[in-house]
Amino acid sequence: MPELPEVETVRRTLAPLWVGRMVQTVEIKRPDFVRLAPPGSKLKALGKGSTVTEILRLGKQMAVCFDDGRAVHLHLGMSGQVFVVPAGGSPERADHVHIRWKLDNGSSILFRDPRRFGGVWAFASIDELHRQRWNALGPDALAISTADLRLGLGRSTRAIKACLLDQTVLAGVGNIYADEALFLAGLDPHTPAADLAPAQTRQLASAIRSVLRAAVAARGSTLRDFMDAEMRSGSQQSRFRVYSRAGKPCRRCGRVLLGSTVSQRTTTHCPACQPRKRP
DNA sequence: CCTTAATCCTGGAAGC
DNA sequence: TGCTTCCAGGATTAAG
Repeated sequence: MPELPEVETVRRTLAPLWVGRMVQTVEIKRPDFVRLAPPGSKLKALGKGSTVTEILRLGKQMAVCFDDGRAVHLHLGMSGQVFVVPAGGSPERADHVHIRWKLDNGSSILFRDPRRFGGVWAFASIDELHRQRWNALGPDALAISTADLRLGLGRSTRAIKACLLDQTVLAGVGNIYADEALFLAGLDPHTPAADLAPAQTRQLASAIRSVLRAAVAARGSTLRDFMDAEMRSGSQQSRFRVYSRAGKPCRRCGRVLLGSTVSQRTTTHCPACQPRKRP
């Protein structure tokens, strides 16, 4: 479920609870949830005996960095949750917990993911993490510049929404915030990217930044199961202007919002506020 | 290049 | 109540 604002919310709530703490033990309940580490070395690769120095984020991806140089890449997929269980406490949900890090203060970090589209990748260094994963991603969407967006779109004829969902174009936008940003920019999601006028690309970059900033400020959106590292929900879902509102009136003009499909993803837009470009 | 469909999974909601 | 079907915040792969 998580897009950039939700992952950033997890990062911000997780960092104060994990950074500076030493991992005493790692419990791997589902070995196939961990990739790129020789089976015997997995516990050490996942941080056993090491102290967390920082937690990074690029787009929807997180990385936990350790004082021995290792980096563990976390991807939440559709249903992933990473949260803390305080010393002496017990998790609200213990099913589908695939990994548990026990820290030197008695607390635990749990990675829970019912659908298992997420996962954990262990790397020997941050360089290796970049080479194998993060270098393939576009610039972070939270600060996307007009120039970088224009570069990412190139002369592509794909629907603009398909481009926004493409993590190699820019990293962090998913189905919710793609619809929201296109509404704010006044663009039909089906518009071929190459048809955008320079001013429209500028408006779109600005819309992406402001939609994501607002969602981060609201601590993300909880549709069903998103929770931050302290098991609190986000609140941005109550402010959606188009996402999941097909058939309902536009909050700006009152027209009925249209549902469609782009890149096999449910899409909603306002035919009046987001007109198809004149041929 | 582009698009579509299928795939990996579980579980909640809607329909009958 | 119970059973079936569809749908979901993501991302990759193969096929056309």
